[in-house]
Amino acid sequence: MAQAPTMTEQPEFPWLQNLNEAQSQAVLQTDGPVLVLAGAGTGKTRVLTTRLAHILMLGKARPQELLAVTFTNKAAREMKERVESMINHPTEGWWLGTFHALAARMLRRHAELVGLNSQFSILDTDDQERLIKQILNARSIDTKRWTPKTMAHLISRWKDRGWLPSKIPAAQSGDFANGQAVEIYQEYQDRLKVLNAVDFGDLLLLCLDLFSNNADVLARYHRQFKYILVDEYQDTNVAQYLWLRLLAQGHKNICCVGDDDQSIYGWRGAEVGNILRFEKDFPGAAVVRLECNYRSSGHILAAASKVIAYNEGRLGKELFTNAGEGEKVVLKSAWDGEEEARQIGEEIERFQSKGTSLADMAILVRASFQMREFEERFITLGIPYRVIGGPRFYERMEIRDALAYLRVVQQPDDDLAFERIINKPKRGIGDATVQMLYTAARASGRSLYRATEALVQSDELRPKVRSTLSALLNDFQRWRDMSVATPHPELTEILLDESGYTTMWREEKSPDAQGRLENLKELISAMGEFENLPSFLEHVSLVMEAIETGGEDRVTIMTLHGAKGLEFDVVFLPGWEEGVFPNQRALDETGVKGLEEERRLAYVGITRARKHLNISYAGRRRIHGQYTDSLVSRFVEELPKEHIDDQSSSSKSNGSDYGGFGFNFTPPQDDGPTLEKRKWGWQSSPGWQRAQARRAKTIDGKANVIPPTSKPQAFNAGDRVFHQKFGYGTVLEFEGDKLVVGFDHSGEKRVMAGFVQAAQGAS
DNA sequence: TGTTTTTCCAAAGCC
DNA sequence: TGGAAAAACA
Repeated sequence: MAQAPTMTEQPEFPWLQNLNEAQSQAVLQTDGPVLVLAGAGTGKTRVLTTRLAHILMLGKARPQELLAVTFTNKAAREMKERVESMINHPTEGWWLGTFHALAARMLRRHAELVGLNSQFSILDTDDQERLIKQILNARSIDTKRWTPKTMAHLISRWKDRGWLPSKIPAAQSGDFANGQAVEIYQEYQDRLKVLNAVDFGDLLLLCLDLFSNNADVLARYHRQFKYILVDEYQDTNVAQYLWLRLLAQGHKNICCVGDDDQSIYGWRGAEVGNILRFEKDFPGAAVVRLECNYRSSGHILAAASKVIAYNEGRLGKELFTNAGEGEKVVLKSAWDGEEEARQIGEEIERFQSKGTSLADMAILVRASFQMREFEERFITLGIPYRVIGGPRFYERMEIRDALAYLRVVQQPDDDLAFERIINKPKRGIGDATVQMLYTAARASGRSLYRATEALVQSDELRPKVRSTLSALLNDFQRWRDMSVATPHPELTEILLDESGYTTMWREEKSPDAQGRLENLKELISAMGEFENLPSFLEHVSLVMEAIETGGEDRVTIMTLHGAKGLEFDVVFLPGWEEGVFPNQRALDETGVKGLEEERRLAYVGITRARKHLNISYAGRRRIHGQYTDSLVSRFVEELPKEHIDDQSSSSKSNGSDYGGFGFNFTPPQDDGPTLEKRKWGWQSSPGWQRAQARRAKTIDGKANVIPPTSKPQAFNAGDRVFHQKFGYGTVLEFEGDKLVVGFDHSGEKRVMAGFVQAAQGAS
């Protein structure tokens, strides 16, 4: 990274010599509340680490008196490494981590004060939804109309705001299941207590509860934390804010670093208001602005600044660079999503041949469905790529199963884990039995595991089921006894073997079974790095990251959200179309607020690029299997023309207006699949296309386009026809616009002629 | 209880 | 389109 031209003279603090004036100020202002507004690429991380090192070097605090909060575990790890290399000494004992990790640490220490056992499990969203689903079912709520997902989301948002069930304002109670939401929330919390489990939101919420009911505990942390440092402050939610405010009441030395223009997590409860209100919340706060950008060239920065200027209610910050103008931002258009992928693929090859390594290039999309198009193209071209944000290692089925076994060993009351594996591998315990166990558990107020223990003692179960369950419980007890003395990786191996879990996959002949077994091996080897089982499980709950695979030279494909904090020489931003970006749902749900967040996302995307930025849009795109015509994104209009190299088709023709229907697409001129595509384009009815797609596939397994019938067709008895719902059949009778068809698989039906197509090439 | 077919639905993703 | 969950079926 290039260095600032103006450096502060600080001979007594040599570690400041690489900082510019604003950066130094952010480091030197150690005491009292400080807000550091750090624009994109202004050396924020450097400031953070130097500040921590500075405090340690001056002996203002010992490591254990520091509380440093980061947004991700990765950021925490990097910060630790950088501080250690700066002070040239390993650091132990400081409180560094994400909000959740730190809160979990506190909660385990004082678990009994909030009605938990310190071994509590941390449930992920999947467990959460399953638990909620059980509650909804028990209340006979239609889970189609009122989905567990919606309810889980509602609860999360309440927790983000720091609301326990008793604290929810009547106006906010929502209309979920006709006003039962708060009751469901309460029941959910009660169930969690029985399971000795918490969800992510609880980690913060229960900490707040702990502090407000136990002044002595809070006072202890007040004494302990002399300096508090918070990164990505613009993405904190209310609960996190309250947590910080409580802890900062001690020494009042809190430094928050963030950028209101990069707040992109409003949809999961983040409050931009926290950063906007900082000076009011912490009276006497010093505000430092970092505005010198060391990352992007002039044109790119100008584009970013112009776009973000359309937002209102900003703290205001003007980035500048001394790096020169560089290249203009390239704007391109494509006939459809496929062509866009083709163009970008070619562009990447061009950059590569000019010497840019693939690892320095990235494609940043708004939503993950946009990724497939690029993957397919890159496979064809043979360009190595990596997708970031796919299914994570710890979210894979086999890993979750293995972890569920461990959770039951560790914590028998964890019903969700027990239910997950009770019939995995198949033991002959079906839905009916599980339901019965649940009924018994609920009736006796016990956990599933304990209820099962009681039931196998009785003779209410069928003998076969009874002996199976009894054997399973014995196994668990044996593994539990073993766990005291056996190293946990070994225990896991034994457990997976003896339970028949590995055998199950070994005998499974599906192509991915082998991979699953390998993942299990990987899991066991990963466990070795942890001291004991509880610390490993904690790691898994809080650090759901995939294991890094090599540093090969690959293009990165990721979402804009995932790209925050990263930078690349060459960045592609495809899909700048209304509805895709800005995302329609964001607009529908939160209106202007949503639009502004989308715009911040555009700002984040643009500022990821160092040297070259390529923005593009397509005239039509397949979304969920259906072609949809699209309009150019309004963000394209907001780009400053003087900084743009406009190579889009709308600029080549008459008008220079991007807006409205000012599209002027020309279908690609090359032959081959294009012809087919154009035909697709002429048929606008999605239903028709859907039917055709299904039909073509059924015929010979690949896209096989059949010209549309222009008018209602006449049929004769004996004709082969296709119906979207009933499939293939033979016409038996034909009268007016009604047909009687003998369908191959659905039997004889009376259908409208308009709903069937003549089957092509059929016998 | 286990397997196949049908239906439904689709953001972003931190911990 | 494609994956997951529910429903229908064996």
